[in-house]
Amino acid sequence: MLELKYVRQNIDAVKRVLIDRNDSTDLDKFEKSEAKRREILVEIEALRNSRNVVSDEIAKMKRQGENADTLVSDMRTVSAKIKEIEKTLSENEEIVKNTLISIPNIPHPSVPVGNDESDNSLVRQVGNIPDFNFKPLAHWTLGENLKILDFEKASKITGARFPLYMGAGARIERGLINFMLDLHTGEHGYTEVLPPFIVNRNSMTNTGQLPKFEEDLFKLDGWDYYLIPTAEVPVTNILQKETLDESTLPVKYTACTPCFRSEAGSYGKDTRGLIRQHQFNKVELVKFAHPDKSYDELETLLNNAEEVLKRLELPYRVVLLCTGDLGFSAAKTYDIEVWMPAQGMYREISSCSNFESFQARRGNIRFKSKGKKGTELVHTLNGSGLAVGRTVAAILENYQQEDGSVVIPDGLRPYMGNMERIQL
RNA sequence: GGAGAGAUGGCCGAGUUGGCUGAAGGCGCUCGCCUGCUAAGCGAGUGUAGGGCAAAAACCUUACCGAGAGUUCGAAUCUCUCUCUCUCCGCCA
Repeated sequence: MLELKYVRQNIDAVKRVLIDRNDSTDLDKFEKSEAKRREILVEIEALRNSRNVVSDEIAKMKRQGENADTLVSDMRTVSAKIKEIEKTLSENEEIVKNTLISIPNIPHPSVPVGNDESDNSLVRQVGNIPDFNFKPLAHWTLGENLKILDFEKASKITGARFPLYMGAGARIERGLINFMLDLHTGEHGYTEVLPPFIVNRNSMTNTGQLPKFEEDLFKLDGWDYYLIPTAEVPVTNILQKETLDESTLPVKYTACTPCFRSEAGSYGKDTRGLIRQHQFNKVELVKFAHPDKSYDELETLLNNAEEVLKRLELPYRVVLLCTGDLGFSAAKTYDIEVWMPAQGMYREISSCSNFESFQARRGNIRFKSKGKKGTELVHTLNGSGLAVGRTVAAILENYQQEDGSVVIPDGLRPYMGNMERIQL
């Protein structure tokens, strides 16, 4: 959420942002209601003030045994008047609040203006695309042939878009999780956390999934609880309503959780394989940073995520998302895309964002500096480090051999009981 | 699921015959003084959000004692609803 005062004072800039982001939020109605709201506020505060002052007077008179009936009846009128105006006030407040919560974050100046992913800019390309002297198979074919992935059985258990890993498939998923968490905790300085996978409405609102993107979420029937679409939600909310000491910044958490997404509106997209599932595991990196340092922290967060791919020796590229492709809460986002040989294209495997104070304002996450009065909002950041299912898919496709077996990347072998190869 | 207790500032903790309590007292923190150093001591200050006000300071003002609604001239205090926490019993991985 942006600051109300900022939006009011920079209304044209905000309107431009909405255009850049293809967002149709109506700010004209907002402007009118905000003006009305302030007008009424002045009036109502004057009335409340006189009520407070006179009520004190009544108290004094009563204590001295004087008759205060006139004043009491005057105030009865004033209170009725207040109640009446309060209704108009809250109507306008409602409009202001609802609009404010629907306005996306302001993109950082370094973010290219653009319409969609074709306007994203390439930051770097790392690793060599493998050269196959045979036609590489899709990971779902490899996985089914090797009997380590079984989508048919998974659909019996639940339905479409759920994974079932068997044998070495389950093992590689688990090995990757441990590999990633060990890297981030042991070498990158993150603290491992294991949060709830179900969160309440407030937490979802703080990180920006609600109220606008309810249709992307799984909601528990009869509860105001949701399955998390990413660990970002519970982990960022660990510190909601807290005031940190500046010296503790940046706070760095990592967590592996399942992620649940309804994938509404993506019917027919990536129907096969591990790329787009209703449930998948993801190792997430979350930072709470000082505003002056948050863009440096974004770069190191990105590097921390890239390190996973480097150690697995998977080719990838980093792209900077343009305004039109940027997520609702983010001010700047890098996507890491891994090479998928069978599809002959790069696919997103991580998304690293700086949300600046957008989430912190909603969640009320602050810090206090020594010797400075008051508190400031922290900047929140997060990124995948990495999406585990997609990493499995990338390993299967990039490390496949002509005989249909898959070589385990060197860096992962210690986590696989030194297994060198998955074969029938 | 049954029975009970509770929720007050950064923290602890008073305040429930409604009014002078934005909130005693303590701790912590900040600044100053004092002291070879440390510890202690002394003095002052120390919530958040909004509006007046475009902006810095100052000033004025409103709201906030778990959330929401109500009673009242006036609510931390009374009434109702909800949420959460704790204790005991039952059930359970």
